[in-house]
Amino acid sequence: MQPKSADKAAQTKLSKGEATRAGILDVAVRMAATDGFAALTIGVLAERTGLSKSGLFAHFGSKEDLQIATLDEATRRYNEVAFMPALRAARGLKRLEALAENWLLWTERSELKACPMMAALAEFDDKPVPMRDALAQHMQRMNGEIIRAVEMTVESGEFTRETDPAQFAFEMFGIVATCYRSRSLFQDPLANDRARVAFRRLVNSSLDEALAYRRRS
Amino acid sequence: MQPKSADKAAQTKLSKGEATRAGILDVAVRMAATDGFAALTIGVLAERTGLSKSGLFAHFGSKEDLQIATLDEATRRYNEVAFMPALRAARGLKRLEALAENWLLWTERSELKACPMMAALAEFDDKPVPMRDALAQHMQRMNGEIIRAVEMTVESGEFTRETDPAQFAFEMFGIVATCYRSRSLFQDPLANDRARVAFRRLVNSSLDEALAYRRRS
DNA sequence: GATTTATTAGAACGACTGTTCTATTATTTT
DNA sequence: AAAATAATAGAACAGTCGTTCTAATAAATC
Repeated sequence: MQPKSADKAAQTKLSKGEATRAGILDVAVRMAATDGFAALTIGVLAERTGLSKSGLFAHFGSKEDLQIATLDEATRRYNEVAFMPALRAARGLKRLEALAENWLLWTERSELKACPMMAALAEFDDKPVPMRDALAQHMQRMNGEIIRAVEMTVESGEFTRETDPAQFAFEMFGIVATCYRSRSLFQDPLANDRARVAFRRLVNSSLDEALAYRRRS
Repeated sequence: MQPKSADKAAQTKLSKGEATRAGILDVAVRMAATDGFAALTIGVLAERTGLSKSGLFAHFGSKEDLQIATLDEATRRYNEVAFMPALRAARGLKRLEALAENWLLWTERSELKACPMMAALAEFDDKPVPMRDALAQHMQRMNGEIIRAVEMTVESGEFTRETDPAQFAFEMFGIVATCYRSRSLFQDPLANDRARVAFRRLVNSSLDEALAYRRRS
């Protein structure tokens, strides 16, 4: 049937199994954000959802599938509350700025204490196999979307032709990631502003000079 | 009979206990870099060092002390092969550039597969208590050192007075961290170069204009 | 309303976790 | 050399991990 979304997706009646699965993933995403994917253990998760271990386990073939499903759900939410809304901004710099801002703020908009994807990045950087590939794939896709947004900003004439989109994406990712780390590790209330300053510097260095002149005034 | 490559600590004869402890920490640092601090389990560590679990355990009061000792050892090595050598460069921009470059390269110079501090950052961002504080302290110190290096670069006249050292450190950290992540997750061979480009952009935006003009030519 | 199917609970498993004992070796000090 | 101390091994502990069974219950289908 329609594999519809968990939250508001009461649009289609979801069977009991799908409903509890969605409930589990909701708890799992929150836990992954707060305590990391390593803390995503079957026992604790069963306890917090009020299910038995085996009852919960039956919804996922293995713990790894559970982790991957949690990561998928997290990226689904990111797309829903951050990426897709940014597409409503006009192509070019506006959209790029919207992508950055939404990226910075999507966790609080989703009522998450931290970013589960950043947590996943931290934990599966190096690790062995299956989850890491899923993660790398998600990240490649996100990176590709940023690159395309930068390319559009070049095509619109706002960025110079010398702009290197992949380099831009690299730096943009670094800014956002550092912001999240700084928030969680140091509880730095300035982190968001620092990230915005950094992003503006990054943008300015790619700006077409005529446009930059106009901005300066 | 000296415990061979327990680093430089062969200066003073170290007792048998100290020697094996150093050997354990050597394995532990390597493991933390490769597999993360979560993989730093007593059983596995005992196996890889050829000790019994209890024999190894006796060297540290608890697993947490072991983890903290491993983190301390990692930062000690960082200081030894990255930070202190950079201090030989002249104060100002030269030193700042040396700090960045050494930071990027210190793991391969230490024959580590990845950066244990970055791994720690990833895993203990949010986590509960004692290890996280030790980590935050180390990071605050490193950050402070970078800030001072930036301040010196302002005082030397190479950076403008408008330069915000804390902001600079924030961005510099982001660049290095992203480089390490990009290396381990994507095995991106361009990561180092991307980091250098980003760092140069960061430097350029703080450069005194007269100096920047001279550089451009 | 009866039957098939999907969903959950409960108990048990082997493996591993960190930790605490006691006992036995090495090493250092006298 | 003997005596005192430090370093290690071995066994056992309670706990948790992921996973696999077998049953019982709920829901969906006929």
